[in-house]
Amino acid sequence: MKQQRMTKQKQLVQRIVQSHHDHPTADQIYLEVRAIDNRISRGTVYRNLEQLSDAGIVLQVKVPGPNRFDCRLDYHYHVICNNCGAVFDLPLAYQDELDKKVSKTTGFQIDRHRTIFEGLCPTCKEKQEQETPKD
Amino acid sequence: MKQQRMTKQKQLVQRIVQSHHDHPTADQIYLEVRAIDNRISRGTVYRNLEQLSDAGIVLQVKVPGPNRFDCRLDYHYHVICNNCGAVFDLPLAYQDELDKKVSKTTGFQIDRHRTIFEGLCPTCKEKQEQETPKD
DNA sequence: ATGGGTGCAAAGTGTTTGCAAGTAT
DNA sequence: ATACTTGCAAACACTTTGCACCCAT
Repeated sequence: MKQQRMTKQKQLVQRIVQSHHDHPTADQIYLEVRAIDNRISRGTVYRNLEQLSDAGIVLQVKVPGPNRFDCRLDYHYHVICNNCGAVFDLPLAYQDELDKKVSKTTGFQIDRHRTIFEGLCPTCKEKQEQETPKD
Repeated sequence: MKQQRMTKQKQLVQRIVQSHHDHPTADQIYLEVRAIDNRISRGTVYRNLEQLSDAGIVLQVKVPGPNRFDCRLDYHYHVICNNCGAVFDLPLAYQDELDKKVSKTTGFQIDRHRTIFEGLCPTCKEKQEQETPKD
């Protein structure tokens, strides 16, 4: 792997990602970074996010729509609201044994698995119930 | 929901999707459909795939990269090869009880979850071992 | 000084959409 | 006849990339 240098852009991107406990998209990070230094480009933010995730400093959460970034490093599961797009961490243990099982039954080398729950968050659920009270 | 009509384009798209037991992307389906009737447009294929999945006739598999389509209707899990992109079904039971658990602990209304295993398929694993024999 | 990093804009990938003409109902 | 569908091309959302200059090492 290529030797990496620390730049103020990279520092800033890292600081912003790590300040989040939700799961921002690259573009949200870009906007926040941009609010601090308005000369940083989208390309730089994408490149730095990629480096950070290659380096294992942040993880990517692959959900429908744009990818999101997460500063939690342990494998864990997520839930996404189909209505507002909010993503939350779940307090469920990562099921290590599934990786072994799949590896054994398929012959794949399994690195990990990702589990995404889909549904409606409490807020959107309530809103929807109000719109169609007894339907 | 809007009243739907059966057209020969829709029929053809459905036939092609259902002839697959792998997990073709929209574009692969487009190419096959196109081989049979070269006047069908990409837009039509995308629109029909969307209709079919709204109607519950096919399911979408959301993996990194382009979405894929699957004519199996029961919820099940997938494994994707990080190298060649191949996607396979897994013989693992869908964990219903997880949906209930997450619903209870988060207040979300959970519709389902998706689990994708990531790794290297036997073929790519072998190829990689040959390239770096003792490294 | 060297070569990785940056800003910019252009290009790339995958998907959606507006429109006028076509067609299933 | 009505209104859903089509083909086409343009637009869209997200991401990657080529290039000349910049700056951390």
